[in-house]
Amino acid sequence: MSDPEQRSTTRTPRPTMRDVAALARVGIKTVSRVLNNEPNVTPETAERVERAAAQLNYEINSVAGNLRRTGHATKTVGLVVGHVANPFSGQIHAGVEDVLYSHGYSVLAASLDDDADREQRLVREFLRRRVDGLILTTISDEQTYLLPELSRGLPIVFVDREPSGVTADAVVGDNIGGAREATAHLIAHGHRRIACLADREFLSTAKRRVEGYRLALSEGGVEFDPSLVTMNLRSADAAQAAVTALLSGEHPPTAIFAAQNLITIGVIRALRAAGMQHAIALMSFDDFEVADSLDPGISCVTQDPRSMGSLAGKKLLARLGGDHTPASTIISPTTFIARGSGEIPAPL
Amino acid sequence: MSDPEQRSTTRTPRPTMRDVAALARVGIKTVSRVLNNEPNVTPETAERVERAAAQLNYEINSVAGNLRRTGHATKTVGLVVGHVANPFSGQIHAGVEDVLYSHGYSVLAASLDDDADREQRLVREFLRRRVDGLILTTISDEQTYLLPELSRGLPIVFVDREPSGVTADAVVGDNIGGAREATAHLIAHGHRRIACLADREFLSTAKRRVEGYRLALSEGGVEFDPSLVTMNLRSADAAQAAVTALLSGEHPPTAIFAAQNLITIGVIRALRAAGMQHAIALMSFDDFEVADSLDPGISCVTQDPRSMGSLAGKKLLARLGGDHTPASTIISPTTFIARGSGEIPAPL
DNA sequence: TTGAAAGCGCTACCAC
DNA sequence: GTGGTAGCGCTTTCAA
Repeated sequence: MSDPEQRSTTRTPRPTMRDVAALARVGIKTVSRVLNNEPNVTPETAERVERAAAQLNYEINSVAGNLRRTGHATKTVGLVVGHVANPFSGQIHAGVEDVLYSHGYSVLAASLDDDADREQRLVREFLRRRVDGLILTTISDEQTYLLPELSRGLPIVFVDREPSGVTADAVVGDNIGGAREATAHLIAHGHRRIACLADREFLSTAKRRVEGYRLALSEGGVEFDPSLVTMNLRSADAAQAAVTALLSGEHPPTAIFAAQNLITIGVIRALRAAGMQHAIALMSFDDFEVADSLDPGISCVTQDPRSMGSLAGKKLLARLGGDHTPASTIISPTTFIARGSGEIPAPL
Repeated sequence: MSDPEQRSTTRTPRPTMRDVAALARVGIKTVSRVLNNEPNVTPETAERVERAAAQLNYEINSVAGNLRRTGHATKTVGLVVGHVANPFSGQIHAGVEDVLYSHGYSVLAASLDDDADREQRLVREFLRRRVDGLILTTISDEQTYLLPELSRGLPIVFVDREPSGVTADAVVGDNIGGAREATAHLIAHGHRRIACLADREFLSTAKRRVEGYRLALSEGGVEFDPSLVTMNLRSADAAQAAVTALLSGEHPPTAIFAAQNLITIGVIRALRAAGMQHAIALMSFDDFEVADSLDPGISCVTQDPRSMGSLAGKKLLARLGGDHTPASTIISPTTFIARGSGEIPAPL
């Protein structure tokens, strides 16, 4: 028994305010006052209470406290992101945390994991835990199931993907503008056969990016060829296979617009496998680590997911603080970065 | 007012079991039974209750329920990771979620954000919320502040970095073994001047990796040269600067062991800037997306952070389930991957 | 300045 | 099968 203090295997009940009050020989309410920094306690009494609390290793129980506290606030926010393992989601999470943490909120985080049912299950679980607000990335095709909550006044901010069927605050990237800029850049380098690879078509982001792609085509006087658009790519592997197929087709594209970060990774692998990475131009929607160290460097339009997260967090804080202005959608701008892959000219 | 149902700006109080009971004209206890799927309710009564609950959009309040429920469990686990924006942390989070979610636990997630004070603040906040257990990545130099919790029987599992000053469960990568294997690989390719770049020296991971590096050197009959070891690199930028300095020194290394993923990224940038990426060998501790698409591909020993997260989650579940076996440290193995950068031979 | 009592929304227990 | 009552740990209210 080298470390007897720690050797306890059975669960010992945690001390309560009553225990602290008994030890300090004061009323429970006085303990509450001291530990919550409320006024009207003599320094001597406060001192006694502090000492008793320290001796018992007492930590206030905010769960019990919030039950009675005005408005029943739990100071907890529920966050649903695409997948915590995806750096894009991680950045959103980081942005949300940056803002909420300093205001005393904790965040319950969970992933959709590409599962539409899970979206509702997670929201439901959050509601049962009585979160004060929600920040949601969605995957189901409509969110009318949230109407009762919205009408009850629960603050909900959507992030990355706009909600469908409900009116609520949202923070999204400039999907149309970014895709348009990326595609126009390829057209400016002489390309006419530009493939567009995108995620599942029911995602508002994927839809908008294809929209931006088509907009740039028509503005650039390039005829739209549906055979160059592949949607519903859910992974890097799927994108890789799609590109490999395109390259072996009759009229392969001279440029590729990859409308999402995982898709870009699949495209890069396919191009390298075919030895075409210097022959076919590539623009990516979204950036990733070491995109600048590849050969060629990957040109992209990039969103700022961390900023999107903190904007969503700020909006939620405002709602929590009583902001009753109409719901709004904040469009977070994209940034254009040229690194080589997007500047490969079309063959003559 | 196109959508009057949703137009409410003032917060409406949520219905309680009492409301449901009144509407269904049953006792509150019966509502509890139905909503918790307890036996001894006639189908007709259950039906009435279900209907009333649906009509009021009632969701059970698990916060209030857990307060009275046996053991006061909150079915919540606190998770602290290095930084949610780091893919490595994201994978740990994903692994933890995989395991706990299916067992009815929600996870409160937060980042250390490279701030030692924050570690304790986060833990404290979690304790106030009465989490049932903790999964922690630490950054402070010792965790004795957790002794009272440990002795009280609160399950705590450390992940990625071993705790200091306390005995508790941990899941860590094979830092010594991986570093040793990476370094030995470089030695096998003829290298004698191998630089070692590592994170802050008070981190157990960084310490162990340098230990593995030195072990491989002595096993390979290579003399240790302290001038080749740079520690306390906190970012890709710092690593990049360190490599640039090494390269312009009198006796530049012929190979580099980068002991962490962000460091590897800095090394890659420095080598490319100097045009030396095909001249100097590089082994990375930890892998990253597109490491295979770089030129040369980046050889590495890689941990499996997602598996580490789920192992930690499983251990915690076991403890929560009453497992009272002595604390243990699980060492998650590393995998060696050759892609080119580690196979560059030493110059003659 | 202090504390006793009521009650937050629910579950445990026990009576009917 | 059903429901009243006590009480989880705290905050609110109000009296002392």
